[in-house]
Amino acid sequence: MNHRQDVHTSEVPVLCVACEARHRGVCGALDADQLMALAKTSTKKRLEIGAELVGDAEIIDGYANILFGVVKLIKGLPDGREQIVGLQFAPDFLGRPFQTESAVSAQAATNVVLCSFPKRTLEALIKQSPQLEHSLLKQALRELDEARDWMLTLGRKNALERVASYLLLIANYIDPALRPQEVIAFDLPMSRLEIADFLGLTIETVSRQLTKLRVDGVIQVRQSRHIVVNNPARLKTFSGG
Amino acid sequence: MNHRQDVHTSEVPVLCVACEARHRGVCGALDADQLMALAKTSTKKRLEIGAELVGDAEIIDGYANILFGVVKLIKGLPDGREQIVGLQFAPDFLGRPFQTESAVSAQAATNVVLCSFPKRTLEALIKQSPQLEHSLLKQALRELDEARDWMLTLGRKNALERVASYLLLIANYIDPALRPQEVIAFDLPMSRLEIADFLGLTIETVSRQLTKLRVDGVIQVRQSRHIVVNNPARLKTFSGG
DNA sequence: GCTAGAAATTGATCTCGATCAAATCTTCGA
DNA sequence: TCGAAGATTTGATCGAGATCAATTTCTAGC
Repeated sequence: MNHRQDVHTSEVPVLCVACEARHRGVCGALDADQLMALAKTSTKKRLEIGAELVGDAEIIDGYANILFGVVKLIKGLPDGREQIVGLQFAPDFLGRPFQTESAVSAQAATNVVLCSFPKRTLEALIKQSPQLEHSLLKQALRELDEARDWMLTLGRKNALERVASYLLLIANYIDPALRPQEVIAFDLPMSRLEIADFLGLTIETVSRQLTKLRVDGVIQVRQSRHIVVNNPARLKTFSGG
Repeated sequence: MNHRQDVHTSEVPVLCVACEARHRGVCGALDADQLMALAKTSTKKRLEIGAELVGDAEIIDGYANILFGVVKLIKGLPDGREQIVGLQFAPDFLGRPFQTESAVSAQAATNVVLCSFPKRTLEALIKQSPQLEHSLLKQALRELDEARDWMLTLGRKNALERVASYLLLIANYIDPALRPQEVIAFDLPMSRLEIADFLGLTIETVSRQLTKLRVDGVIQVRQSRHIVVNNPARLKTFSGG
């Protein structure tokens, strides 16, 4: 596996799941195209790294690029209630630069391949490369837009609209160029519990809304996880805008 | 009024409410201390600029620093439902660098003093100053943390917890060094409708929860807007964490 | 394929917050 | 100070989604 030597720095060696070895520094940096190519050629594409990807401590002390899979960002209340506050897909950058009081933990939603590197590596790289800081700013602003879109969903949409919004979100991730009248089929990257935690609902309510959409002929559901959206434009009319 | 000449650039003149004149380029840049000093000495501190501060078009084409007051960021659905997705206080930077599809509009929640400047000015400044991009990244990450905190509130907290969380948010803005046992009094910067739109509730529910907190002796309410928190630590027990 | 355990669906009921309605309080101009 | 309009509170009722419970479906290991 080929690495960009120019961005490697001498730091603590970290397990890089992309190249199947411990190595020093950044592997692939933030070049989206190259990361996707890495993911496509990786023999570890289906690597199982378990449900717990990184905990609070690690996400503060280290960073990673997601090469393959879906990572969920979670916030919880002391009594156990949980809310998924973000989904990150390849080739997103994972981690929170600079200090923060806000505790967010990250978990793999699917099998995930990632390239990890220590905190100081990134911070050293930022100093030599304004371009890197610009990339981080652009991703942060995109995530901020996404978070605010989802705040509207959580604060003002009803259960059916939330589930429809979720299906559209995933469909648009699977096919960013999705057209309104095009049929699209995909496997949901999350369980009903995860979907409920993302939508601020219970699993029963999520299930009932999916049934409603299925009975109305907007979607087909096979084996729980497999979804066919017959008409994205029609689904959008259920999403509340 | 004194301006930092070094950051001025020759651009379209824009009305700057801080210095009460149209001028070219940036007034005060992003230096937080200087902006606060400006706000404190401004003769226009109580300037009434009406409810509508900047609309979608303007927020995409221009930027501003908030010198005084509270600005709310709003997202709406086609049928009129609204959600406040962020509050910005002095000396926050207002505006969304680079393009975005996400439509957020900004409105003044209180009287506001701000210093505005055109889009190209900022983008030109970024090119000459990595420090500026770093400031923007830090603010974007802070706003992202705040947005995710609020997603947990919107998705998983009940009405009483939401109202308690809101009061704590405002109290901590009024006094960032607030201690758990310290009595704090302040005027709410928002109407009941605005609070409801921030919390994903109705005005009636907000009112009932405030009454509940008042009857329980956690807060005092005078003339609707004036709040006394008798014991922030006790209020926190109502906020769900 | 068979089976056990987990995940998802479906049903019955309850509850919190929305909705509709009316009564107060507050503000502000005349 | 008075009065009107708007803001807020309070009351009564309703309904969407939560909760509790029982099946059914799916998955993985044998």
